[in-house]
Amino acid sequence: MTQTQDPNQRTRIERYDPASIEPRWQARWEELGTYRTDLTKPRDRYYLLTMYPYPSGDLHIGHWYIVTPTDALARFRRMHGLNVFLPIGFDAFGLPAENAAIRNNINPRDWTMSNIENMRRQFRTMGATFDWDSEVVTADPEYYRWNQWFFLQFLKAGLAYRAKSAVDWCPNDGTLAREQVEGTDRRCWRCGAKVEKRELDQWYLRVTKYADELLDFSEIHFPDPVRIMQTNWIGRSEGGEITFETAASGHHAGGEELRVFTTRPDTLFGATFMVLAPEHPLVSALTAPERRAEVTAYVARAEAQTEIERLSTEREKTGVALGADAVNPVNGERIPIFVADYVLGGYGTGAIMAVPAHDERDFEFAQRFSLPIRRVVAPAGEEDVDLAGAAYVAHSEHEVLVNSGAYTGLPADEGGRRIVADLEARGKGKAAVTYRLRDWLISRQRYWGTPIPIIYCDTHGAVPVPEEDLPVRLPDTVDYRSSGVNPLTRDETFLNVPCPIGGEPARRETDTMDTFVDSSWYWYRYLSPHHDDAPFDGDVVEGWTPVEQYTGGAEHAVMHLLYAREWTKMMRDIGLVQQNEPWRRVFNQGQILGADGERMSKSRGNVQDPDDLVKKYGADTVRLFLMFMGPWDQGGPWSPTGIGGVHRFLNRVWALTLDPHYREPGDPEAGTLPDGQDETAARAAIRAAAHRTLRDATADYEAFHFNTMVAKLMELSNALFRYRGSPVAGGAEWDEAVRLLLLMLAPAAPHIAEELWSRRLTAAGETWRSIHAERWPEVDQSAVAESTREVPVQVNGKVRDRVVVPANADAAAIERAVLASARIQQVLAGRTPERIIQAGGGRLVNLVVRD
RNA sequence: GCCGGGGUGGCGAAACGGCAAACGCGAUGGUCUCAAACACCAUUGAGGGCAACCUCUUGAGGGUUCGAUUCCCUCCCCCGGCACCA
Repeated sequence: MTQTQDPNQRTRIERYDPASIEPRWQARWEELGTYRTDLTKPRDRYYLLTMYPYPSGDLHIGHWYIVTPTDALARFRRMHGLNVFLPIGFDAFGLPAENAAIRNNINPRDWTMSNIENMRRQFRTMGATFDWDSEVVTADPEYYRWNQWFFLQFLKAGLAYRAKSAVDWCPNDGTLAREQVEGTDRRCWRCGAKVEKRELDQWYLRVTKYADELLDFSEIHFPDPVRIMQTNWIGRSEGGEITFETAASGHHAGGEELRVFTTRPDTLFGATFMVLAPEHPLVSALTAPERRAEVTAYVARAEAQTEIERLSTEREKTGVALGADAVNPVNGERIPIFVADYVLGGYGTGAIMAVPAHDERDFEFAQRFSLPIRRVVAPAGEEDVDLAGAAYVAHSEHEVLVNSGAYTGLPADEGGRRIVADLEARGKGKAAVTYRLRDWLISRQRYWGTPIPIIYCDTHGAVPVPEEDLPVRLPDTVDYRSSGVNPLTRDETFLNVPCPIGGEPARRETDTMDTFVDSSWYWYRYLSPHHDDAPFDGDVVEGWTPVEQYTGGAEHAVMHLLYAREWTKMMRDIGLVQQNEPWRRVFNQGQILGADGERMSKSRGNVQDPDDLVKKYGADTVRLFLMFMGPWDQGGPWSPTGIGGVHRFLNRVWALTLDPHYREPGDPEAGTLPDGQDETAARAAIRAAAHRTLRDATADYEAFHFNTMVAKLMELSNALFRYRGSPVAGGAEWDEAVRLLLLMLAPAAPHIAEELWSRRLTAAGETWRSIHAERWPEVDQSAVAESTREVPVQVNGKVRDRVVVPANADAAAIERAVLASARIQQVLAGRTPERIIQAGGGRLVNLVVRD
């Protein structure tokens, strides 16, 4: 097989050889420092941020998919005269390094750093305009010391606290992540042991404080789905908190308060039982002796379930009666108390009043356990209609209360408000709001993360490490002993320290921080990565942030994008920044999946390496292909099918630029003008095509529609190809079209554009100037304008003809032209149109006729 | 299960409620070549017709509309997220 075929061997020019062009320009750009941003000058700033990668080892095609269109945007903005800052770094802490370390007995830091070294090298082959002077590596003590510093400030400000929380625990490997728990019987991925729950003291950030503020998106532009997902994640519910009391029984004195949260206080008279979460603190006290065995077993089973399983509405409801009753505060009725796993301990008060007539879950439960179902809300006028075997949950304006004592007959909403107000007067209830959002648990029982700067002293309790002692460094030597248990818990030199207050022997916190902490502020650090008396230089940060545009994978739509917003608000509240939001605009691309349609990962073995493609076609082709494949926000399974077409396009641009006069021997019409076109018309057609392409491609760049942008450049090159070798090829209009084509191509395929640009300059005897420093061209509206246009004509919605009218024809003129069409008269067959609809100002005409 | 996104030719896809399938791949035929590759030109949703043209077609089924890939309802399938993967 011959490898050195020349696609242009018949032409008189040298062939397009990306392998020789790309490294040369990459070296040149670096040498000139083109992409180092002067951060002292925030004028015309454009901070473009892309999500930094986890250093898993190799850059795969997914990294290219995230980065290269972002780089095209950076170059596009620079061509608009903006001072663009495009930094990059590495999200260097996390589980995979520990897994590699345990498996292969290597140091997580060595593993991570050598991966970073490799990825830096691979990044350079993209031709991306990263400012490497600003690089940040989160595993560097220079970075993570500020995580510790932030934590101490948040602690001082009352934004951090310690509380108990359950983790999935393996007796051999310690705390497990969700992905490390396998199978429906929940076993440890490493050793197969049965996973249990264990309650640990852990650190939280009080982000629920910001729940309402986080629902305000007025200063941040998210794609609609992200805004909706975050809103649902925060999950604000308004309703009432109602206090029930336990009734006295043989085993229980009664009088304990059971507080419930409900969004439907209007249905209080329909409460026919109560349900406690298995985690509820009163479960044990309320359980009757004869029920204890069953309740204990049920609570244990519930612990083994994931929250996702417990919340499934499809699963059959389970639960156990405690053998105790509660008293409904509104009517004194005694109702039985159950424990059931569909009620969660962490939401609301961990207890609900169950109203089976008006809640589907309660309805199912009531049916299962043959509990009474009492309807208390009905559409006005249908008070007597029977419940047809289902819960009536619809909520509309025109409902009234029924079976609700003194409140019967009131509109439901008003009745609910009155019930709450009356209960409040008796100290038995109040209006309340709850959120699905929980405080941020940042403790991780792992080695490879930021150590939490706390020292535990028997005398003084949890003592913050003094700021001047930061960073608390991770020890460099680490002994995993083939186990997932955090090795810091066995590292005596790390553990043993004197108490900062009294000097007594004390022990360090061994938990480290969630890596979402690292990723919650890294773009501020990029602006002054070596600043060493604060996390960042405040002046530079105020000059350059909020980030203008953030790009990254849609899989981060909620967690990362929400944690970072929370972090920014916490920083603001301790006086570090002025801004409310970290970024102005966010765009989420879709995810590139492996060829098997699954998420790319080393363990699945479906990771796609771009290096071979880059070697074969060049970085420009790979970049352009990734943009051309489909809409950027969509992603999808990876397939290199079709990359040859993009490469062919670049070859055609090459040929158009360097050899306009060549006549293709394979084209019978080569060198001629299209039928019916004279030279003047041909020149006008070339200009029109070029400027229309400029108009449309510019809009596509702005909207991140890179796939159609590339398609439009292809169309322009196809149009020019038609004129190649003809009398108008190489003329002024041709030359302008090629110039525009190269400028439009420059952000996406920077090397070939630079190469062809420099050759044009040389040919014209001008001094070299980078195409990437050129200004984005202006559309010449006069070139784009058309004198006539074609109007599709439908009869009953089916296109039957097209008529050509002057571009400025009015509605009456269009109608005359339409009715004058012989074809249309034939289709009408003597019938008179009942209606004539001109859509979009005469862009299309539809004649409606009756048969 | 819940929240969000998607489903259009053989394939990747395009289409402010207004000409479905732009652009590209693949395929077929051709030009060039001793030949092949490369390159170039043409055709290419399905069905019918000698043709002009006609009929059908955007996951399935309903609805709104003069007109629906686009809006609404029900359902099916795929992808992302669900708080210790990042």
